[in-house]
Amino acid sequence: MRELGSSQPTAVELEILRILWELGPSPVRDIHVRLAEAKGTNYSTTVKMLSVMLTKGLVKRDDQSTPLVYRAAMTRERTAKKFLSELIEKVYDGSAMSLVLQALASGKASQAEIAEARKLLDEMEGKS
Amino acid sequence: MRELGSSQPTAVELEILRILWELGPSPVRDIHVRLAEAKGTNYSTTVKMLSVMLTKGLVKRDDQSTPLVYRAAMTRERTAKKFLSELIEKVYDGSAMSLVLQALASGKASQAEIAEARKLLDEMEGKS
DNA sequence: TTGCGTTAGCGAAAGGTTTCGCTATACTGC
DNA sequence: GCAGTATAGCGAAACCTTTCGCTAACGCAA
Repeated sequence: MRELGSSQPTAVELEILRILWELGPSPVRDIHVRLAEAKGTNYSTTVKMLSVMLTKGLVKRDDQSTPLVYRAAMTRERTAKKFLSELIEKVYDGSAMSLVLQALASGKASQAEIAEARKLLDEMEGKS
Repeated sequence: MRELGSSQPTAVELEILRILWELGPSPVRDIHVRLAEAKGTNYSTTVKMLSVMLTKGLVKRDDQSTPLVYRAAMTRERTAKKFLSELIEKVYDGSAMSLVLQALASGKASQAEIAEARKLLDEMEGKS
C-alpha cells in the first residue's frame, strides 16, 4: 500500500499537472489537445492517466459538470516545494541551503531577483 | 532507445549515488552494507543495480582493482543542478528564481546558512 | 586439492507506469 | 427516433525499474 500523498508525480503526471496549472480547471478534451501536442498520445491515454491521478489524489474533478472538469489538487508552488524537499533529502541529506546555493550559482538571477531573495533572507533572519 | 545521458537517476539509483558521494569510490560490498541498512535488500540487488547504472553511465568502475571499485560518474553538485533544471523546466517553465524563493521559503535554513546565502548574493550582485 | 566464503553476472519474476483497443453511454443535428 | 460523434471507463499489453535465485569463478585456509 502506497502511503497516502507520499508519492511524487511521475513524468506524464507532471506534464498533465503543468497543463492544468496553465489552463486552470479543464475538461479532458482540452487537456488532451495539449498533451497530444507534446507527445502524440491517444485520447484514451489522457483519460486513463487522469483516472489514475484521481485515484492517487493528484487531481480532483467536478462530477456535476459535463463534460467532467479536472483540476490540479495541489498548487504549482506546493508541488515544487515537495520536489525540493525530496531533492534536498535525497541528494543533500537535509541541508536546504546547499541546494539554494546551487541554484543561485547557476547564475540566472537578475538584479531584481537578487534583491527579492535578499529581502526574503531578511525576513527569515527575523523569524528564526 | 534512451537518449544518451538524458535520464535522471531513479529512486534507488539516487540512493546508491548518494552512498558513493559519501564514501567515495567503493567496492560493491561497502555500497551494499549501506544500502541494505536503509532498505534491507539483497546483495544481488546491489550488484544488479550497479550493473544497470554502469550501462546507463551513472557510475564508472575500475576493472583493474579487485574487488571491482565503483564511483559516481557525476558529482553531487552537477546531479543536483540537473534535477533543478528539470524541475524548473517542468514545473516553472524556466524561471530559476521562483524556485530559489521556494527553497528559501521552506524555512529550513539556519542563521549561518542565511549568512552564507547573503554573502553569495553580494558576490553575484558585484558580478552582474 | 578440496571445501568454503566472497564476488560477479544473468535471466526472469514482481511491481509500477504508460499506452491503447474495445465497449458503453451520452449528446447533437437531422 | 436515428446516425454519427464525443465522452468515459476498463482491462490488458508494453515498457521500465527493482528484486532476487541460481550459477560460475575466484581466493584462501586447512
